[in-house]
Amino acid sequence: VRQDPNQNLRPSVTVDTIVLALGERGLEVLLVQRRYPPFQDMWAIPGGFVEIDESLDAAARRELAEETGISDLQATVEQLRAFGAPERDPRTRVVTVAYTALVRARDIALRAGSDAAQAAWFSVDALPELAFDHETILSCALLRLRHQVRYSPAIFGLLPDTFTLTELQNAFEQTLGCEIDKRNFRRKMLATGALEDTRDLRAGNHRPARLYRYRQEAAPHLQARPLFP
Amino acid sequence: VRQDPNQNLRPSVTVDTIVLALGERGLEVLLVQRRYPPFQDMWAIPGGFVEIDESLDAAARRELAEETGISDLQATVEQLRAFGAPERDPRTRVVTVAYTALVRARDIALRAGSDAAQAAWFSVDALPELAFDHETILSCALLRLRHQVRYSPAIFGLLPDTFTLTELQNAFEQTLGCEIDKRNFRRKMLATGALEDTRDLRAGNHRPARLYRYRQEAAPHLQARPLFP
DNA sequence: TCAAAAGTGTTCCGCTTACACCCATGC
DNA sequence: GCATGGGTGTAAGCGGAACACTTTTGA
Repeated sequence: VRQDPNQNLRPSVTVDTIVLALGERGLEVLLVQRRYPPFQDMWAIPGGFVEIDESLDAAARRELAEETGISDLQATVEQLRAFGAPERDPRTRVVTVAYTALVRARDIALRAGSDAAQAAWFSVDALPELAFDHETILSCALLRLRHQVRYSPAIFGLLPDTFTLTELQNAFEQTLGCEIDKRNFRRKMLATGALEDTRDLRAGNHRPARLYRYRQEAAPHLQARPLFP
Repeated sequence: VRQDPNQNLRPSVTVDTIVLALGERGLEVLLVQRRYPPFQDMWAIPGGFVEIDESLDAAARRELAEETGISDLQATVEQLRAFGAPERDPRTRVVTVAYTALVRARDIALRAGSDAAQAAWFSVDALPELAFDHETILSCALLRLRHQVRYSPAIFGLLPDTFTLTELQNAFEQTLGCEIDKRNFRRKMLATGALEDTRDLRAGNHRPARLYRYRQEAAPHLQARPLFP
């Protein structure tokens, strides 16, 4: 850490947040449509500049709230990594710190921010062309999510407080993109001790299902071995 | 990505590189002693400012070479994550992007940079007090290394081009901090198909040992299941 | 010939996998 | 009463863990 270079030579620093949730079309990502050039009208990951006295985490949460209306209480926000190729923004040098936000319930009132015409959910399997290097960033986020889901309790960030075993299994299948045997899944999942039986039932059109809750204390046990190798 | 804030309100951006290698005292980290305040005379992770037209990766490799004399051909350089708490540098707002560099051979001529009085290797189990938030950054790097070593071919970044099975086992034991059964290790390791028998032997004071080389093509196979769950 | 490190097989157990039927409810 | 999703058990095989002795070399 030597001389501070000339003030004019500092890159701008932004945060971009990849917002992921489970929707009707499987794993979905929230994108905003750009109002102004460059990449006008194209879809992009929501984000914005970091204020001078604000931590990166705080900036990510603030921008998420401003651009989409999602509060950090509804989401699991985590840093992904920084992206800083010199030509990634055609206007000027911008280093961005990417975040992921896993959203528990998808029924959130989205609101468009000042520079985004609108926000919308897209299936990760049917993405539009994205602005800047946002496709790279999104790929990186999905890669990490698929890893985290297997080796950590990340999956619970995509589910509401209580959920049925079938919902949990669907969450795994949709994020990992594979099928899981129902009986093996239930036995293994319950054996981890990560689930608490709420003794409640989810009524529906058919036989009601037991509702479970994730036991936070179980986090260390889950990290020991991957759930689905 | 809205208005670019005033130029004066931009954070400085630095890269800091955690250089790790296997030495006589197990896993060791390269630190530099600070010449000037703040934290004068304390030890710190080597790093410096990112140039305006330089990618983050390039900055990390450049600083590594400048401050320690290690070329990126001798090391596996990878981004860790960004650290950006507003008060992490008492002088001004600095966002740093941390990198890890795994060094293959420890017999490298270290040279001190302009602002570092000297550079030296420290066992990760006997660290001095570190400047800034560098202890946090280092913990984060070690945590990730221990993870990567189990789920990726990262361990080979800490070994020379050819190595014996015992050296490979020691590398695992020293980074993971646990003992591994020799016979099980050899059987399992050879079964991965990740090693190529060079047909050479390492002569020593005792029975010579076969030398192996890591087969790059085997990377996907290694990622499927952790080597040491 | 001795010290030191290299190298080698087998057994047991637990976990994973594959697989098919009955149950409870709403309509 | 039927359609729909919820819920359950068992047998076979693979992979992981535990464990001790022989071999080769240099000094």
